[in-house]
Amino acid sequence: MTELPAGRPTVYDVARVAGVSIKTVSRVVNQSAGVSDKTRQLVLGVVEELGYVVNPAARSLVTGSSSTIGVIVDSIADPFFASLVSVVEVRALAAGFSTQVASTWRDPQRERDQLLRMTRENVSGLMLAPTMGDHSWFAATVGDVPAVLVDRGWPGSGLDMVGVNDRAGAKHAVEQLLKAGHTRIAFLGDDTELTTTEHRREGYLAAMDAAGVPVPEELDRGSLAMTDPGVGAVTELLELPDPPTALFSSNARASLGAVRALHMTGRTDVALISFGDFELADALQPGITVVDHDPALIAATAVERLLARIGGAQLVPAEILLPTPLVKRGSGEVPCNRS
Amino acid sequence: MTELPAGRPTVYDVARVAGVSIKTVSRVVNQSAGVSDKTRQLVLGVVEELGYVVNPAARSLVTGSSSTIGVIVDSIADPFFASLVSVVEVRALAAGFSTQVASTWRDPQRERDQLLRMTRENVSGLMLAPTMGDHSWFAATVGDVPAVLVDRGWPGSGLDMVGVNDRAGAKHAVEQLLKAGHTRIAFLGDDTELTTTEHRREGYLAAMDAAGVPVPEELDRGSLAMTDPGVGAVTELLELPDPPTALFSSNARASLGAVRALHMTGRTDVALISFGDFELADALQPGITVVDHDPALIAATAVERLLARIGGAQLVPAEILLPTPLVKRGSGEVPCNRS
DNA sequence: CTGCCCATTGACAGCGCTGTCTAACCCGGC
DNA sequence: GCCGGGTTAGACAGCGCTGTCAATGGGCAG
Repeated sequence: MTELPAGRPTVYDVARVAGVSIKTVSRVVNQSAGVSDKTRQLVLGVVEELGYVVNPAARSLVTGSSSTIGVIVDSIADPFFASLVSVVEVRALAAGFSTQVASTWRDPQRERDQLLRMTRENVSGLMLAPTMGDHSWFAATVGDVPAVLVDRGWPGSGLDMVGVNDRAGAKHAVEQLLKAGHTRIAFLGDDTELTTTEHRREGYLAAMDAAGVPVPEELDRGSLAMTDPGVGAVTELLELPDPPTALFSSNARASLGAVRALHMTGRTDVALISFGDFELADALQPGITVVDHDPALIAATAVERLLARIGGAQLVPAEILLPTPLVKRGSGEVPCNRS
Repeated sequence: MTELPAGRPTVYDVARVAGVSIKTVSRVVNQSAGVSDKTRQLVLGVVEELGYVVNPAARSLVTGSSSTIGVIVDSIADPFFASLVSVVEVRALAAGFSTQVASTWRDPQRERDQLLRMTRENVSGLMLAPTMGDHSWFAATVGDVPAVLVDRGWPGSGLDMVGVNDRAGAKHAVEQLLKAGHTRIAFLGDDTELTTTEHRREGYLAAMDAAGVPVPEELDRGSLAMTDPGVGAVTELLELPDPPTALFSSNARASLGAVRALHMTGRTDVALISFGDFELADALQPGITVVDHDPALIAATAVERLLARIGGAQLVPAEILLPTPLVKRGSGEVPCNRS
């Protein structure tokens, strides 16, 4: 019986037992050329016998790279990002990369800390949903690690950005509401700082403007308090002397609030279109019409791009905007209930 | 001007510029004792100036530990686990640990692979929602890395397990349905292999038995196909010659399917209680009564336990079962519509 | 003034691995 | 039989850091 080493076996243990040099073990484990079949089989046998696994820390120390992809998003608890991360994880694993996830909670300081942490862990690539803070430090912190932005970017980032055409998607949705006869259409935002919210608001305003419909200030709820996920704002809107007959919600979180407010007061006569799908949107009566903002598609596109860059592909930084089909389920087609 | 090194600065660079030894730099960076205030300030200044950050790979190589907590769950895309992971991440970060997340998709092979990967990355601790496969390999793979199981365990694991009292929670829910006058109460399961599902089924059967109500086979839908998240099963149930007047769904995924099936067919006269809360459960008409299976509470409890173990606390492995209050929202109190 | 002790600092090895460079080996052709 | 060329294997350094242990120096008791 071969004597087993005390702790976890190392290349030295394998080499000793197999009667070869550590370099040969390294070659076999890394599948590099220059090893005869006979030696390879011998070494693989010993590797199996001892249960040897490489120490990624040691490898990373030498190579300066860790076969890890870092993903930094607003919050893993957000269903949109949870879904995105999940797709990235599966694809990355298949490509031989493990995934590190971190949340920023939209805090620029946290974003920077997480990015710094990942950078010093020698991640092979980064996927980031950036905060709205200043990013002038980005290049210095991240260096030349391949990076892809998701959902949004910042001016002059010089990076790939995979997202959707917020403006067009929003415009299309509002046009649908106008087509159903609505003119008093309220806008529900999120954080006004978020460029995505801002672009969707632009789409809203553009559609209204093109239809010649004025937008009274009280219907433009650009920002919602983080503590109030929409319920309060919608309740307020409905209590106006001249309330809106339709709502365009710029994000799923606000939509959930809107649905709560509408359903709890039985006001299903108010039209609603949500930018971003959510669970049960199809089961409500009426079903909620949504602009489909699919995290899986964004993730799949972004991760391919990132893997290509990690693989050394020379790509011109691009802004990749995916389509956002309007999924009509009823709530966006509710006709205007006012003369 | 101090000349900056080419690549990322190392302890050598800092030591050279500060005119001290690398060991002193190491001491300052690690806040270990035995450095005078003057030296400390000097070194910290240089650290700042050069933008030095430790190389975790090198540190991990020496210390054999990586200040990382590994979290392995069914799927990060599952809202329950997404929420759980999110809480762990925040708490771990505050304690100086970064978090690695991985999904098993309930595949024992994947579970083992992920565990092996994390083990060789020298994680400081592990949190695992185990698959239902054999775990005889566990001790050999994981060694003495502190580990805490969440949501479920396996017999003789000898590990901490943080979950809920599935049997009692389910029994309580079914008693509520019985109290509302229902006798034809269907059970919606998930995977029959899952011990959580099985325990909840036991609670269901126990409540029925205690009330002297027989459970016809056709109402006991222990397992649902992964591809059918409940809609099909519930539709079938409602088309029975003698359909159930109430449903007890053992998990949120099945509940979503049940809600879809009920709302799309307008059958809100059927009572429903869900084991596990979900988004919009409160906004539906009627609101969905749930057994509150709170991921945040489980996560918080489990991570504290794990951090204590990592900190060297000597604890007797325990099964910690958290309470599952019944949140009455209406759907569980719908009276029986049959004579 | 001398010696001793403690506080502070440094020299050095080595964690496990891979890159570079050299050595050994086997083959066929002259 | 000897040499050249290609293939396979090994020796060795060093990635950046921390643990061990030794050295240095300043203050205070004797």
